[in-house]
Order: sequence, then C-alpha cells, then structure tokens
Amino acid sequence: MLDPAVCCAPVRIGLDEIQATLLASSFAALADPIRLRLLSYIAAAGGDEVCACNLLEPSGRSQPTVSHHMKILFEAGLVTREKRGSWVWYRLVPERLEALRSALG
Amino acid sequence: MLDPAVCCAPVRIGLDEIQATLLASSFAALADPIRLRLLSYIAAAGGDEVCACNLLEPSGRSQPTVSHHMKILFEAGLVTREKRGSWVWYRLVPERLEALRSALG
DNA sequence: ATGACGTATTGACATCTGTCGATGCAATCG
DNA sequence: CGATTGCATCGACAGATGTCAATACGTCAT
Repeated sequence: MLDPAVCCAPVRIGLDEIQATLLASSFAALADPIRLRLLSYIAAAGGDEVCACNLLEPSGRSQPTVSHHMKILFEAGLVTREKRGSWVWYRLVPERLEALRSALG
Repeated sequence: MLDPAVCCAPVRIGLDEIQATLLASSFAALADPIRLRLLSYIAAAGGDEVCACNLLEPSGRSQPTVSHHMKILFEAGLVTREKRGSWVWYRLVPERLEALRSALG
C-alpha cells in the first residue's frame, strides 16, 4: 500500500447535485442528432426565425417526432416558440447557448 | 392558404447527419449529472490529474458505476486514462472541451 | 505462491428515450 | 357553417441508458 496522501487526498467538489442535474438536462437536449440539425436549420436560415413547416422535410422524421423534439428544445430554453396565425415560428436563444458554452470553460 | 414563399421556403442545412451524430454523442457524454460532477472533481483537483479512488466517494455511486461513467467520458475523448501501479489516473482533455464549446458558437 | 486491494467487465433489471400512427385542437378557407 | 390545414398530444413499442451485485483481472505486499 502506498502512502494514502498520494492517492486518497480529501475531495473537492466543484458542482453540487442540483447544478449538475440542471446542466445535464440542458446537454441532454443537445444529445440528439435530429435536435442538433433542427438547431442548425434555424441558425442557418436567412432570417432569425423559422416556421415549423420548414423543419419537417429536411429532418426526415414524421411531424409528431419533429414536434416532440422541438418541445424538448423549447423546454430546455434553447428556442422560443411563437404562434402567428396557422404557423408556429421558432427562434434560437443565443444567451442559453452561451450559458452552456461558458459551463465548458 | 398564405403565400407559400412566406412559410415554405427552400431549406438550408448547416449540419450533415454524420457531423450531427458525432456531436450528439459528445454532448450525450455530458448529459448525466454524475459525469458532470466527475469532470468537475478533476477540474477542481489541486493537480491536473486525479486518481480513480478519489472519484468514488464524492459521487455517491458504486465502484462499477463510477468505472462505467469514466469509460464513457474516456471514449468520448473528454478524459485520458493512465494506469500507474495499482491506481488509474485521469486527466481532462481541454482541447475536446474547447471543440464542444466552439460547436455552440 | 498467497492474499489483499484497486479497477474493469458482465449480467440483470428498471427506467428513460426516440419513433410513429391515431387523434385532438385551433385557425383559416370556401 | 363545414372542410381543410398546421401543430400538439396520446398511446404503444423497441432500443438505449443508469444502476448495482457478482465476478474477473492486475498489481502489490507478505
């Protein structure tokens, strides 16, 4: 057995359980290829907002599935949702993305 | 029906399926509170490397569970693993974290 | 060699997640 | 008004994921 001081020093904790759970759920929203592509569609769109109908075809998924994913992104605070007439428009929330960026630095 | 040009403009794609899948699996590695805390333990440690035995107690999980999570972080390229004697030492991979940061910008 | 210790792997299980068809709801059109 | 259209929700299902007990594998001390 080596000197315990070498290996088993007291523990420092940088992230409490609540913070970690919140952060993890945010990253979970990014942990799906479809959702990342949906975000990139919005980011790459000409204007800063995109109609839900534009997200359907390129994702290659059914309408309920896309709606499900957009709900997850919405509840994670990564996009806003605004209904105008028959259509629903989504926008990115740059501050939220920036918050996640800073958590990695 | 409104003018289709208003809503159903042609689609721009910013992320192909392969890139999206790779990115998603990296974020998936961050999408768990235990793994975020494990990373924070390493980051908050005095030196730049941490023995696996130090990760066990603060995580509040069994040894196999911690080993499982460290394997996921390792395979995601977020930490390196080095066995010296009986112990295993982990280090963060800052470049990998930076790569994920830049994906959010 | 033998035992003790640190870590990884296996197997099993409950839970979570992505997916789609069917349905519901609200707004628009005729 | 009724029909149609855009989107959300529900129900069901297969596959992925987190967890731990049991076990296996190396390394060290005796």
